[in-house]
Amino acid sequence: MTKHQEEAVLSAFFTEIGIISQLSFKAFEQVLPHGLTVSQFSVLNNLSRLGDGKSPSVLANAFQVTKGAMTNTLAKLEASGLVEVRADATDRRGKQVFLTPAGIKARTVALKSRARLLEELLGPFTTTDFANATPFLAKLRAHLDAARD
Amino acid sequence: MTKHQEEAVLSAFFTEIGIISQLSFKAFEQVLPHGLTVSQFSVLNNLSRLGDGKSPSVLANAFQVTKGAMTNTLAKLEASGLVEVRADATDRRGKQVFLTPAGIKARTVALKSRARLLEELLGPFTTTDFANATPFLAKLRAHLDAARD
DNA sequence: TCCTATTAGTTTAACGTTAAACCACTATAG
DNA sequence: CTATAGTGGTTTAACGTTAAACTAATAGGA
Repeated sequence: MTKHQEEAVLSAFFTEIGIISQLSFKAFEQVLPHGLTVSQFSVLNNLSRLGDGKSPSVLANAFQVTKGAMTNTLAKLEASGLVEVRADATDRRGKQVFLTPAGIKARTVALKSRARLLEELLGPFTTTDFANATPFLAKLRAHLDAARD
Repeated sequence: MTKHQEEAVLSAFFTEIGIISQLSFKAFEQVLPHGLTVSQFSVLNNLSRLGDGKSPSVLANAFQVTKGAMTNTLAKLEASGLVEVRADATDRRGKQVFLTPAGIKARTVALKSRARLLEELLGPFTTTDFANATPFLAKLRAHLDAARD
């Protein structure tokens, strides 16, 4: 295989990745209830799965987003009553983010929408197809993550 | 496999896709010369590979971007002299976009940067790994594209 | 041929993001 | 103890994008 062909293979791979990412992201966004953003849902989901009480900067780190961006999405979540932001008692610079009952409910509803969407996206494929594809992607993701300066 | 497990498989797959897309996009952007944007490079590349003289709306369609966005990126490309936008002689509403020599050169340079980057992203994997992963992704992309309302 | 619908492209406001400056507070070294 | 460096969070301007309104020009049917 020539250098040029190898390059074409890699290029095609990343092109497909980019398009799939964009299409599935948009599809998810359209299905999300209450004008919830994907970022907002991600925060709700993280707090629910991994426990709330986290600080904004920890969340910003987890999602590889700037602190300013996190300030923004937390403000939106707080404005819609899905999250409560309290001052950190032990460090007066810090804050802690907690889920409200409404936030928990919104996440549950969003999760159902996502399940329906995923079923739809499944299309002519089987779960096994996706399961087979994932390990390589996970390894690649880990490599890219590590190679990031 | 339970419904819940199936959902987790799909969810994991799309999560990896999203992260890989984001990381590789950013890596590419950082490597692009002359403050070129990925969108701008994509236009240059398209015009070079598939022929120039296309209209803005054809380009907007090709990249699944609004006409307004294309107006913007073409304006940038024109301002940096990489592209020439001429009135369409046969349809006074339309325009046609042509590569300038500088545009061709910028694309060539960007292509070299991309080649270096791809080599770096290859990491511990082989070209075959990517070649094996691509067909499923291509089929999935086609499905998502078709299922898009 | 004219009227209406459609198409090409631009413009505007809004959005979510980044990068960088900034403030308040905490940690650390001397 | 104090000075300095570092950290948590907000704010601002800029960017690229979308959606929608708008202008100009063409196409198609009565």
